Amino acid sequence: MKETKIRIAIVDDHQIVIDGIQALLTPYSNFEVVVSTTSSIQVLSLLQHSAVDVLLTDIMMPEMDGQALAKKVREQFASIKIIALSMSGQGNVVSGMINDADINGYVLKNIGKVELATAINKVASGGIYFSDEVLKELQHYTAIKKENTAVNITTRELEIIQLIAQDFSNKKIADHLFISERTVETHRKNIFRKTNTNTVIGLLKYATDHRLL
Amino acid sequence: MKETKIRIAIVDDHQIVIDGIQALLTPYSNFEVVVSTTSSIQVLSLLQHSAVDVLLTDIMMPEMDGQALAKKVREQFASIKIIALSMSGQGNVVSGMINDADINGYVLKNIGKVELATAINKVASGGIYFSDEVLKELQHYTAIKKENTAVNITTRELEIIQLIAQDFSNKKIADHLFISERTVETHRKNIFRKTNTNTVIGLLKYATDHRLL
DNA sequence: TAATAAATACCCACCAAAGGGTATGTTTGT
DNA sequence: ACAAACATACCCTTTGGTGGGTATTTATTA
Repeated sequence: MKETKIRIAIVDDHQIVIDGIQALLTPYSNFEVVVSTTSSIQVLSLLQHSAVDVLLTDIMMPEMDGQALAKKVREQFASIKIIALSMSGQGNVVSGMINDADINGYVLKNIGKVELATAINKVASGGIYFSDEVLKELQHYTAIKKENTAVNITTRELEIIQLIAQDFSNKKIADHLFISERTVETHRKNIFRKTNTNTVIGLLKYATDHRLL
Repeated sequence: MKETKIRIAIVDDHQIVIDGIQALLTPYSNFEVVVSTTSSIQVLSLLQHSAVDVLLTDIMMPEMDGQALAKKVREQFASIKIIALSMSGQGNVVSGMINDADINGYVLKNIGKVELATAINKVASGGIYFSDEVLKELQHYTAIKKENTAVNITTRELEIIQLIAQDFSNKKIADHLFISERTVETHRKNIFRKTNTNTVIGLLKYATDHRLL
């Protein structure tokens, strides 16, 4: 344990969760919660007035989501480590947080106090921490993404898939994209071939499974 | 305020939430949390050893969901008032909790301490408490249910809708239900007429909107 | 008992979509 | 300069679904 306390900021639109985290961290004398708020837009100004080592932030928040907040914090306060604290841990979200917002950790809210403390300590000392479930989901997601690039659906095809999903007929799609109905049929054929489906519903299932919608 | 304290039990699979609620309630001297656990199956035995006035329970829990738990508590401990404490407050869940499990209150986890205290006090004194968002969702849900009964989809038709949604062709549906393909076509026509749709995807949209799947 | 709703089943006509081709202009990377 | 990928567009055939009927049996309910 270090001598200096790790200064923590907490953002979560649910006051209950904030209080919960604080209660969880109370037994640990090397942690100090210096900022806590339910407003994701307010946190940026609060960080300007308090020195913070680690920011714990929720993902789904009304005013500004966790990813946007994390990016802004990254830009304005480069030294602050960020841990996402979410209910779900959906692959695309996790991926976005890591690749786009460059966070240092990601844990789920069903976390225990020991794991949370471990995560904070690890991140504060320059490391990273991702809980098992999050890593698992992330692997699943990247596997899907990999499969997507292998299948290689073109942008035009993706466009048409999305229109099919919106109940557009071939005629309507043709009109909407200013192309021939024949061309739409060709795209449709290629889509069915690539996705190994042969009905709209089958295609929709594929598209949702592969996060194409 | 009463002289005797209101004894509270908390069940939530997330320890953070339990700690959060406890932290929220600490300032109120007339509340006393006597039971708290992350295990929904364990709570029943815990209630046998402690006298409890109000049970705060989560809905989505791994071992036993909130509705099943509430029903069991209702049966075995008739005097305990139950407040559901959920993240979502989806119409069907709320409806089930009220009609099937006969709970006394339903609040969302973004509740503030004041509202939570109000809810507990009200329920403990024999009243009911449902937060605005929950009531709103419930109204929306009952409106949909009402519309459903007006449209009057028969059980057979519902069955066929669900098979259509699973990408069954008319032929497959016919085989699966041991009826003629002609009959399936008839049902399909009636379904399209009643739901005012004319494509599978349109039907699927209707079905999801009206909670038929 | 008469009326109504539900499930069953058939007829016919029509069309949108599936599945099989081939072909061409354009862009991209080598 | 050339291959590969992409988007474009047409041909043809076949199949499945849509939309319009009518009709019978069974169960429910007034």
